[in-house]
Amino acid sequence: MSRTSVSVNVGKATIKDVASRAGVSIKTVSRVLNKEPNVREETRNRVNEAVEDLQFKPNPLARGLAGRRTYSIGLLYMNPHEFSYVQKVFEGAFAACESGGYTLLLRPCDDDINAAGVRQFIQQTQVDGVVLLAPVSDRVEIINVLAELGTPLVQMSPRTPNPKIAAVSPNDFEACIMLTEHVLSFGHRRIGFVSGDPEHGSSEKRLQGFLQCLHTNGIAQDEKLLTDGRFDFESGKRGAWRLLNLNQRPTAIIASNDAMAAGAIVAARELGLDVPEHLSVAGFDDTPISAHTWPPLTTVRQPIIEMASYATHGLISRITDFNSGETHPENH
Amino acid sequence: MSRTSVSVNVGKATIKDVASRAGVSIKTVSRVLNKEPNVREETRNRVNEAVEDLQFKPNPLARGLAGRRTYSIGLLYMNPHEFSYVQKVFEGAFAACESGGYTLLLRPCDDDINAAGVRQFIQQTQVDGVVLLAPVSDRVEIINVLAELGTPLVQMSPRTPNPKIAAVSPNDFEACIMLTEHVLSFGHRRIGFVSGDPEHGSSEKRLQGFLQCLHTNGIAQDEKLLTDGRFDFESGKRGAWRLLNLNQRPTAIIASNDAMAAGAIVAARELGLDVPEHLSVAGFDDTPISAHTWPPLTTVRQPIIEMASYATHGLISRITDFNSGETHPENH
DNA sequence: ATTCCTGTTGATAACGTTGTCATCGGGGTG
DNA sequence: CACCCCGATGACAACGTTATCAACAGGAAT
Repeated sequence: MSRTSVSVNVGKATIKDVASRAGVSIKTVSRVLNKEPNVREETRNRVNEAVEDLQFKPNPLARGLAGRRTYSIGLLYMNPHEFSYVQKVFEGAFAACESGGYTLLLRPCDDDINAAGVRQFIQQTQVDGVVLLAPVSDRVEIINVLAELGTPLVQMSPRTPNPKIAAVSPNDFEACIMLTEHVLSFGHRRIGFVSGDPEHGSSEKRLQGFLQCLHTNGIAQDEKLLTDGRFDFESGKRGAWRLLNLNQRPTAIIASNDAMAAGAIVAARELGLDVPEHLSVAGFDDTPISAHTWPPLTTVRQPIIEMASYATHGLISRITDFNSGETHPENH
Repeated sequence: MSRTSVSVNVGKATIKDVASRAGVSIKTVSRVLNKEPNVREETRNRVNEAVEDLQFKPNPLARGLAGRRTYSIGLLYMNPHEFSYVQKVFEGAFAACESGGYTLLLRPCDDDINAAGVRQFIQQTQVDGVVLLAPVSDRVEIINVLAELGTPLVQMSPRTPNPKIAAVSPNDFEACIMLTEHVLSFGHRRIGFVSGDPEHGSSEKRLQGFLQCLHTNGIAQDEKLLTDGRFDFESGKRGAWRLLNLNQRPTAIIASNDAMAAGAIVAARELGLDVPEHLSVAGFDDTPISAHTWPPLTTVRQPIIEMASYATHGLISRITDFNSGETHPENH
């Protein structure tokens, strides 16, 4: 054990090494690390120098054990029909975590999303908070477990926002109105609509936006032109198939997301219809798929990454504020 | 603080509670938890009962701190052109982790994959090991950092397997031979080939398989029929565009993955060629995209999920064996 | 009987942080 | 001058495990 070894043993330094190098107690180092108040400017500098010299990184495990927090947050999602939504959320959430010094843990909740599984995840990982993706964000059992465990959370696109729970939602209603307006502007009057997975709150809102837009434009609503999907390619194809087999078939189809729109295109092809000559297809840009179809889809861009980043940031600062505790004149 | 509260405070039990309930020392509980040998059968049962009764879950932070391991492993990947490859790997790796009681941490390495970033990740998260996805698995700097930190690792699809490093690779060479054989069986003799991202080792192997198969079947190799791509839709489209503008254009195109194959289909459409009447297109099933094109692609299924699961399992058991050290006659 | 294993078991010291509380020195205040 | 308050600091316990090593019991070998 040659302590005299010249090689620096990078990253192996502990808070004690920093303390003795800076000539202070470990507690003071801890204060500096956590940006606590009541440390003299000069002392703070000395500590920071020592930290720099030793390339000291606090051990997150020890931190978590002593401080009851892990600097990690969880992302709960359902095994999706369309993974790219999750991918985007992950991208945004990861960016937010990284900038906040947090670690992101992904937790797929297969169809068996039960309270027990989530409880175990929280207890095993000790995450400081969780981000709930739709449709997990609507599971009452899960919300309850989190409340019981006192785990801070934020919902993405919940069906019905709960004033007590932080949530971030896209404006599906407005977005779908815009998309519908766009389709109408090409002169279409018989428009089919394939709605999304009823588990997602977004599905209904998009449908409502569609109907509202028809109404505004004085177009009679035809129940036959509405059909269900589940946000995946296959269901979009089936839905479009149904619509295209109507006596009076639509001249345009709006699908609640791009995967289904891609399915609609294939359905049209199978029925010998040309797109866009015989049928226009539009979707929502949850996915990169819109660029991969022929012809390219008309889509409304959804700022998923930004939303996820925003939500995660909010969650982290809530956790931080809560732990530091006091009178922050800031809001939120 | 009514300790007399009847509610069990589920999950808050510590190893001490278990110990006193079972009438043994905490060390013995620890032994049982870690399946260490030399505990009498009856004692073991008693402890297990207590664990069950108290719904005891060991605190991973304390475990990690005391035992120098975190029961978590990292997944290093590059921000991909085609995310579904990563998704599948994640799925397999997660399954393996879960069954082994491990937590999986994802770490995107954007184009700035530098040694420093990886070092920080390892030090911050203290993962017990890492899985390297192609093309990260070929970055020497990263391998070196991991070696220096003593972090066990496993490579997915490395370009050149290093006998000292565990790796899992698909048989790209064989698979591409099969795919080419299949295309040949339809009578095609002029086949274009769009190769993949040169960063991935798989790209070259697939190309070699293609050439080998042509050779075996006595078909002259034509350099003009070979072009480059980068595994994404756009590059596939551009590559196909080049091939289809040849004086003697191919009657079939094999793309090194499905995203590029999808691009090839679109290119053909843009040039007024019908698929599959004027052109056959085949790809590799890295992605679900093959089902989303029209017509559906001919693809070779790549067992990515299984490979990832296998690789991760191997990594975990290597870590476990290393830590327990000795002669375990048991497997698993 | 004595000695030496060997399988079980427990006391207690780590692990590297944060939390609690005590201490020390001024600078107002009465 | 005596008092109190407050900013700055440190000693030490606590967090919940695993690691180390000693102790003990009983059987085999001498």
